[in-house]
Amino acid sequence: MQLVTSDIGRVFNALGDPTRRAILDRLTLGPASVSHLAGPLGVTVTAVGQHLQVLEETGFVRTEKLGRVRSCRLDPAGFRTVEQWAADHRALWARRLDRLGDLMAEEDDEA
Amino acid sequence: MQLVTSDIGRVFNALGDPTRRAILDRLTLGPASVSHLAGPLGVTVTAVGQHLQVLEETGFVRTEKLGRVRSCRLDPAGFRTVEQWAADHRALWARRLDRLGDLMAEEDDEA
DNA sequence: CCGATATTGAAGTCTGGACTTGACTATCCG
DNA sequence: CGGATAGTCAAGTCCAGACTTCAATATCGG
Repeated sequence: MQLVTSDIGRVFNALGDPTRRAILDRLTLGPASVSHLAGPLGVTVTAVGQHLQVLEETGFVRTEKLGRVRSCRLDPAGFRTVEQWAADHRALWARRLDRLGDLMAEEDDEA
Repeated sequence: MQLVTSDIGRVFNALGDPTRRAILDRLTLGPASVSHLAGPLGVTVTAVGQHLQVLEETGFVRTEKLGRVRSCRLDPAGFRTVEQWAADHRALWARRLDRLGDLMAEEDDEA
């Protein structure tokens, strides 16, 4: 289930959708079934199922089917991916940000 | 330019696009003009201009037009928004994640 | 077994967003 | 001035992806 760097886009896309964020928010209150998730969201259970698939693939949700009910809960993996990205980029961005003075003068390495 | 919580979706969407991430990556090497950004990306300057607009609105890039050249550089605001989101959610997710044992038994608060 | 209940699958619709083209404006410089 | 150079604007194309509906498929509880 290990996600590689190129999948970071998928992770951010997952978080970009409001319905998916709503699902995650709901899950912070505790596990829920597909239909329990669908109710308050005003979308069909089918739609929720589709969202759950991408949330699962990106490591935000883990689900388990018990009988006819699929129980969904948060998975820390996706969250960690985001924190990892932030950690990896913090230094990179910081190095740039304290050079705000000399903006120009570094354009000469271009074609 | 202060972004509110509901704009977090726009921020994640901005990072969800590979071309936009490539632009940001390039900018970690130093400021660049619109055409310098477009070249290696294999897209038109028009497309880059459009991406720059969303990156600017979401606080990832700051641009300044000098003469006929628009110079683009990283803006820390967007990055901070992401870190803020992570910080705000860490506790929320953590509370859930150490309860992995008793998954069920919290479903009874539903309708 | 029967009728709910819970979810899944396959299709199809529809809109947003990523890109393009082509025309236009503003600068630069010789 | 006049021809490059840099970017911007207005439209239009195109496709992914967020939803839906409708028809299965399990499971549960009598």
